Amino acid sequence: MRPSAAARLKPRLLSLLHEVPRGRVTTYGTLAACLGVSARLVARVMASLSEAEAEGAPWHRVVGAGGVLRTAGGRQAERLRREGVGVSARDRVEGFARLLFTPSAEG
DNA sequence: AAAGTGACTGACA
DNA sequence: GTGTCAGCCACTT
Repeated sequence: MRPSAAARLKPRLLSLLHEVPRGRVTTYGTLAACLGVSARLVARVMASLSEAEAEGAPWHRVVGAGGVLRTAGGRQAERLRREGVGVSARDRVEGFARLLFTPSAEG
């Protein structure tokens, strides 16, 4: 059977995610543009990651447009700060423009 | 089938 | 800076 678009996108997204170096961040829209899908779909895939997948991928380096953390729980800010990325109390990545990383389209 | 919802984004007031 | 709207796509009820 044909897997859903999200399931099809998952491995590709995870692969792209590994291109984001430690201490840098990227956005849903940026990844979406590289993959040729909508940012919404990228978000859906991220939200559907299993525990194991989340452990093996730097999902915390993906933030919303403008450097705003859109994740629930606040675990992302903790992980980012641990690798040197400053996050304000308002869930904003400090120096976002400077830290933004744009992976090259795979293929 | 229809409506509601969400780890999104860009534009506008 | 905040609030609202429209476009987006898959999943759930």
